[in-house]
Amino acid sequence: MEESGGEDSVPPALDKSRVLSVRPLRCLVPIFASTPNFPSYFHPQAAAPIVCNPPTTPFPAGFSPFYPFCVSPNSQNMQIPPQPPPPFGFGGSATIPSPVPFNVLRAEANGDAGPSRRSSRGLQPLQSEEDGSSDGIHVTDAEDSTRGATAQKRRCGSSQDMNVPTSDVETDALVENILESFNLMKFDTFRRADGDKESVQYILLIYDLLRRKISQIEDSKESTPGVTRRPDLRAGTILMNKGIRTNIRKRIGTVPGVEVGDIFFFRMEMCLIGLHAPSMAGIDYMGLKVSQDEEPVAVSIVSSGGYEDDSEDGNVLIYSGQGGNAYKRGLETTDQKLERGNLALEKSLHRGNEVRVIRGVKDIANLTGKIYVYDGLYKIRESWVEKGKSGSNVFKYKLVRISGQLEAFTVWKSVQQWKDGTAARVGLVKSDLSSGAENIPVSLVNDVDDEKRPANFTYYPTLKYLKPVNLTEPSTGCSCQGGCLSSNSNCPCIQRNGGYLPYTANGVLISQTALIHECGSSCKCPQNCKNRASQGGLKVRLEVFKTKDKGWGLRSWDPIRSGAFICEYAGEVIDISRAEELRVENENAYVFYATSTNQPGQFMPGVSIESQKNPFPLIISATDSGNVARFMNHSCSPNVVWQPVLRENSKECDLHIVFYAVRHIPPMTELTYGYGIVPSDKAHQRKKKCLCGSVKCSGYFY
DNA sequence: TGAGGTCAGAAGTAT
DNA sequence: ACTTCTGACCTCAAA
Repeated sequence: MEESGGEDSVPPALDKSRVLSVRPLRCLVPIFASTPNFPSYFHPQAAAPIVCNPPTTPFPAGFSPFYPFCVSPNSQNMQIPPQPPPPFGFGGSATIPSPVPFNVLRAEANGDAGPSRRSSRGLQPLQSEEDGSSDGIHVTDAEDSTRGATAQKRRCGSSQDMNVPTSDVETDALVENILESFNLMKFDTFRRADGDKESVQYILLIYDLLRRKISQIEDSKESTPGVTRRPDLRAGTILMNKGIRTNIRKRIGTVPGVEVGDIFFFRMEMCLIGLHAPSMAGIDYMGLKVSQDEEPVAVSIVSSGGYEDDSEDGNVLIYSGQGGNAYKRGLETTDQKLERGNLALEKSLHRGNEVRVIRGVKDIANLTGKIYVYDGLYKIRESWVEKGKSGSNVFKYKLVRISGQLEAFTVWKSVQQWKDGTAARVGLVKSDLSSGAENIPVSLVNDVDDEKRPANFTYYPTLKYLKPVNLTEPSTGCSCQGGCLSSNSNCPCIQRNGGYLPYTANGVLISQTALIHECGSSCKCPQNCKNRASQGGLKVRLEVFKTKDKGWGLRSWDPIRSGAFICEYAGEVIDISRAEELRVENENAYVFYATSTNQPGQFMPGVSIESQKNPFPLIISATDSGNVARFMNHSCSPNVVWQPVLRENSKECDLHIVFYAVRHIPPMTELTYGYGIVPSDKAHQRKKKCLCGSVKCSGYFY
């Protein structure tokens, strides 16, 4: 096309551009009312008492456990406690405040704002962003968000209009719990608009938790035909309204706390952490001041397959402009106009500014789902107009990735090639370490040195009880023919989990608890029952690999979403004396102590960081036989946690130690968990230097 | 089983 | 008020 933008000529297309209204695209400055103290959350020593949740709590046991404890919600002007509680915890029954219906908040938000309402919105732009202090989450008062108020009003109103049951008491209590836990941490100072890794992870954590919980509640209700449930949007809106977000100020280039390669499962996640602000649109842009004028420049784009985008190789992207009904199949298309995002991209081409690129990939694990991969910074090299398939004009932009960044999307491409056999995995020692014991092969890879394999052991995919373990109480399974459903309150398995299914519809753990009750051999439900998420073997393609300095480690070829099942800890169940023997024989014996749930640095809400007696303590030796789990290294900032899971079995104890992801884990990222404290007098002698490299590293582990 | 259609909906921009 | 396109759900044909 003649219109192609050359490097030294302004393309004629630009002439079409209208005079821009030059106003800052973002002039609203949020008020920083309060702020959570998340760092405490990550400190293993930030101990908080833990209480199991008896059935008499004000909340159903399935979702009360999110809330800290010990501090009355009324003690707003509390002082910083010596050891501040983590934002979430396995709720203490006696200390959980009564839930305040969310409606109350809505009423407040409708205008009768209390003294905390700020009228200075829009004033002092940028100032508070720069002179704030350290961390980066915004917590604005609900009253501050007038837009939020209208959104809530609208939601409230519309649900009444549509005659959808408004008894959202559960959801309200849920939100209230989270809110309260934020209020509890109002003792921190102001923040600026820039996030950091912790705040980003923290927000994503809360988002996913809230989303899963809303999903859990929705699942437990009778489904209303025709009503599309969007827990992703619900959770997103709530956090937006509460100001639980970061990196609000738009920026060109890197976003603090977000790394190249990070993955997301919902567009809302990227909104909340400031990676890509529009909840749906593919092009994010901002006004940039140039001398007197201001012009729009693109800051980030999402390439998700809605348009006829094309990727020549992993480092080049041909991106289509927006508009023109190109994405609405069946609808009449029109020529795209050089306005909004398209204009911003055009300007960015000429300014030469960096544009963040987020690539949407199909999620193989969740048929309908999509995964968004942050692929780092690109520059726009050229643009042109071409006729789309429908015959209308479409803008095209060629983006080239800036070199020197961490690999991201290309990793996905490589994995795909290893899988379909078009490329060989470099350093492959053995194609299936499990020799067929797992339903998915487990690769053994060493591209670091010439060590051929780990010390000898027998691959065994599950737990071996050398002697039978008695059940404390006899139990009976369910008889849910088509699989257990949250809406079936008669199902004994659901009841044992506090009235809710512990997993979402796509098999994601909702939150940690002292014990998950899965269906088992004494249940009549089928193998694909939702309450058997940890059964049926591996779901992701794992690889045991030689690390640079920590011996062998474990990672996954596939992306793993937060809460997803990874594997169980296999081996022989032994007693403490045998464990001691083993460790005397070999300091590096593979012994797993599932005796307390102390997992330093773990931060999946629902369980206290405090050491807690496991209701069914187990010690497992994977020295002679075990599975992939034995290769998982320790980290003080782990991406995996373990969780006891009891499968219904009327004859014998069928307890398993199961690993779940605590956050979204991109492909080829090492999987780690917190090893915890070993119950032994000699433990301190066996302290090992920790090499996890985390900022939160305590320096050693056992 | 999977591809394609349907549609209410959110944040941000523009008017 | 408009723009943008998501993500859950629904439908129907193909395997």
